[in-house]
Amino acid sequence: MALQRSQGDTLIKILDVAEARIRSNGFNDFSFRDIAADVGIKSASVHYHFPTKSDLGVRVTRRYTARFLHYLGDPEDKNNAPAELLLHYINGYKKFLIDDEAMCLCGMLGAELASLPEPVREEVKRFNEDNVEWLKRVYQRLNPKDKKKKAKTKALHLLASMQGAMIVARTLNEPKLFDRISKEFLGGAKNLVA
Amino acid sequence: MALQRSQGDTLIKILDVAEARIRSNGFNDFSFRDIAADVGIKSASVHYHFPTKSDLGVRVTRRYTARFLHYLGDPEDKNNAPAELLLHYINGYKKFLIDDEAMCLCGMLGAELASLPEPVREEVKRFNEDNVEWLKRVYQRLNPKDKKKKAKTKALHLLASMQGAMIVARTLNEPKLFDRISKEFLGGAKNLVA
DNA sequence: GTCTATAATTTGATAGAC
DNA sequence: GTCTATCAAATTATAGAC
Repeated sequence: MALQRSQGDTLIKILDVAEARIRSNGFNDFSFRDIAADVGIKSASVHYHFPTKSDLGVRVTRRYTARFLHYLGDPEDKNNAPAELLLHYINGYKKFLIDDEAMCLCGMLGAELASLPEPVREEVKRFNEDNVEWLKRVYQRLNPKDKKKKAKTKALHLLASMQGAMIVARTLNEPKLFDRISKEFLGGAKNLVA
Repeated sequence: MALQRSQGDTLIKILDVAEARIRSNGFNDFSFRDIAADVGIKSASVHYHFPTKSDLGVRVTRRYTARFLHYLGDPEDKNNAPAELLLHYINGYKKFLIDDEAMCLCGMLGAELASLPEPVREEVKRFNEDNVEWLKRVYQRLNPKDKKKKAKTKALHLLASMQGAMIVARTLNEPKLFDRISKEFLGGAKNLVA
């Protein structure tokens, strides 16, 4: 009763390999034939599941955002101190880079933004907005005296530092630099103190 | 004596439009025909000046790096306080984003790194190394008591913050966020104090 | 759902005339 | 140096058989 592939299996495999390809080489460097070869089917079958490349990009990005938000959890969870949640956030990116040996999908797509289909652009923007909102809430718990704008500014800075750190670490071919940069962020900034 | 085009003119125009296209849409989203159309020639003429796309990418990146290093100037110049030089550095990226309405060439190429021709990858790495070296010297002047590794870590963090801030600001479609993030970097970090 | 076959376009690159 | 002409390969996408 489980020796044959379940129905949604191919679709998920396509999402998996598309995500992997975008995260390593970007949106403009893979074709439906590449995806098909990775999955072990033909490109026409990929089009059956995702009519256009834009559709595929949208679905990959949505799934990625949902997964990351699920990983992050509730920013107001009383069982987790805000300082711990910031470490938790940074650790999410670290997992992206070290465990997956790939970039953050939405950092990659953010760089390519101008060349993306409009529907994909919207999803990338959404990821960033959701990240800023989550971090803003954590910073508001961490520094209740701060104004909302200050909390959002800190959120933007952390998000930017993560995206930039991944690019710089990979360009210099030293993944460990990501750790060094993120620790400098935590130590150098007054986030965890003031 | 100047009514007709000088000899190197076309080559420079090609570099200009290639740089603009890479900085807005990346390396994998333009063709030699695009470049030719921008300059007002045919694609075969572009190949005369740059045999391959890799050659063009290398030359664009080298010119960009040289220009940025020239803009930065001497990190040990006694006429400029180190704190001023950090502002000068940040202002360079601000010019990229606001004046040119484009990304940093090497931030863009850094994201695309895995899909680039190897010779272009090397030039992008070089840009990052040169930036880190320049910033490291400035930080050593700013905090002479710091160890070299600490100065390099701060350099990496500033470089990463700039690259990330450009991506985030553009993705959220608010160029002014770049300013907000860079000011948070300066204020939040103890760079200019300790 | 997956396949073969193919259309229509674009790509990086070259040969050779002017 | 720039052009026309062209190539071989790759691209997104569709039609229709199984």
